[in-house]
Amino acid sequence: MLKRTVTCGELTAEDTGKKIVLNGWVNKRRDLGGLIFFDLRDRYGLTQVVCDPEKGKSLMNIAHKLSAEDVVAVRGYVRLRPDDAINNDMPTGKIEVLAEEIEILNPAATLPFLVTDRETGLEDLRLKYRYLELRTAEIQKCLAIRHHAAQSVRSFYSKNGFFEIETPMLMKSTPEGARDYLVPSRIYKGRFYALPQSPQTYKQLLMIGGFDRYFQIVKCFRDEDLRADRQPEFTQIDVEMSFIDEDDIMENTETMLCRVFQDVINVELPRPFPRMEYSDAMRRFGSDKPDIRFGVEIHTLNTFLQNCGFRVFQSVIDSGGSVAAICVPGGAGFSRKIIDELTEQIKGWGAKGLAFVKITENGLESGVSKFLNSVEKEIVQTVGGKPGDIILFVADESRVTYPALGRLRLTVAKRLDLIPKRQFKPLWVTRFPLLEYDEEEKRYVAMHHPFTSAIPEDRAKLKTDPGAVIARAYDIVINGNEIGGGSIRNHTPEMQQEMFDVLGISREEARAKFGFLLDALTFGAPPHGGIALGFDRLVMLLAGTENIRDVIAFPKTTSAASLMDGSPTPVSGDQLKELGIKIV
RNA sequence: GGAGCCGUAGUUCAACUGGUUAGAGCACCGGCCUGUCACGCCGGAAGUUGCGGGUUCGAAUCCCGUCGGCCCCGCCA
Repeated sequence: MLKRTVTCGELTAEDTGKKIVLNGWVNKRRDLGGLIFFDLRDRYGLTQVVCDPEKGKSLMNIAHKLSAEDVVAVRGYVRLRPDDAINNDMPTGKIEVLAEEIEILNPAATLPFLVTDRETGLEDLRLKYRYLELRTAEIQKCLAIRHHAAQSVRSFYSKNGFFEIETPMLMKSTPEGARDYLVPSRIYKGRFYALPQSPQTYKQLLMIGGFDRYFQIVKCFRDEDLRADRQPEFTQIDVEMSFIDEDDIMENTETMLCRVFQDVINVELPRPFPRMEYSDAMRRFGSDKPDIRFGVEIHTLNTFLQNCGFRVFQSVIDSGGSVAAICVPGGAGFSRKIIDELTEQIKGWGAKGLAFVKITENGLESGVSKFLNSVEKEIVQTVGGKPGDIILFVADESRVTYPALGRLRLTVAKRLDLIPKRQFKPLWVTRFPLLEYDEEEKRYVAMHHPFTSAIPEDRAKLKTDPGAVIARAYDIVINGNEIGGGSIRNHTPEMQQEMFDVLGISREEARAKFGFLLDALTFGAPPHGGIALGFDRLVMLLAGTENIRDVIAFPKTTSAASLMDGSPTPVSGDQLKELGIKIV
């Protein structure tokens, strides 16, 4: 074959006259009867090739046959385009290659969708022919960003003394947390490995093993239901350090993220990242991952509405709940229909209803405004309202009111386009509760994971008031996306045992499931902690996409299937027999 | 586990209230065209209306079931 001497993205006017060979895919052919133009594409760009009848009949016969996505080699020379044919939309638009020989390396069948226009195929079709979608400019860009991000992360940690150490993919299944993907053992019939939900225990063991700065870009697996930003297998930037505290991890992670944003998209993140305690995040934003690119904060109004005479508010306050509100700039224009839609949505989030008042030049306006007469000024002032705004109230138990308003805040902000684009606002959320009560299981479960330590002053409360214990945990949030989270771990067997106790894990079970870790903690485990960042989500932010499948070369559907190869598939009876497995 | 939206030519969509031979753009095939770059013009081929059942004189359309995709809730330490 004719092997390329240059790529399709690099020729410029300075190369005029050079004899070259290009390899690539036919992006688009334009047959003018005499002259035939086509654009040749590879990962590096697009170059126009022109075929002139003066170069011979056989050349024109081949050029005539070309169609989209044929793989070809073109030998020819570079020449300037005529002035009136320069294409300023193309980086190579000043030149073209006059073909002298075209070799069709492999013709393409009729395509299920156009590689030049991703929208010509619905997503299931694009996933079936993923290798074609990989040729699209969008996916090429996303995977380039992913590559650069990975390299930036690696070089940052490596330069800072971190070792990249691989941990097993076949590990022990553990209780707590997500459902495991299981792998049957042939040698030990009836026993199973699990694929890691994260390398959590291994990285702690690496600390105990003396590798005091570790990182890894690593696949993790969780068998849970999926979302637009969740895949069954995903990638984490996993980090652990010894002899450190929260500030060290946060400082180090900030530096890393700044480096990556700088390297990959040339964006400077504002340092230091602001920090917010979990309780404030919930009260002000109704979320543990607030999007702080815009305001519309939640305001608690109990004190003003205690005696307002509106029964709905009154009874909620009397029973210990919260009445809170957001003030939506420009929301006074909301029609009855929009407000009804918002009400429906908020009911779906567990709230009983939505009250509203519009702020006009003449005061408050709506069905409930008459109850607010005496406190009108205070309320408007508290929520920061001005004429043209709408105040949306939710009254319910606090655990309903704030999250509902938090979601409402995001919904109306999207609707009114209040969220600044191409802006990055990182935020640390700190002082999470260590535990939350699981109503179904009737026990406390770890909010982060069972290896997270309590702040020292709360340690005694583990036995008396577990729900009030604050964890040494922190999440990094960017633009309302949880990008990562971590904690300072329990590094003594006593601390870890206390945690297992409060989780209701018996001594026997703790020994059976985590005996190796408890043992390891007895042999001089250093104080340690770390963080894990969702690499796919980070790349989504860098690439500006809402869909995790855009940043993964071979993603699965929201039902965890691969449409390209059809996995998961049944396996043969022989395979099952060898594993000692029977399908029920 | 639950809710919503979607499934018609290779593909993206259309087809009124259930009614003639299921249409159009792009792609594909053929013809014409020497400066195109969304090339243009003329012509052609292309359909198990996801699948199964039901209602009806008649179903892409209505009903039931099922499969698949997307999105959301639960879930995801």
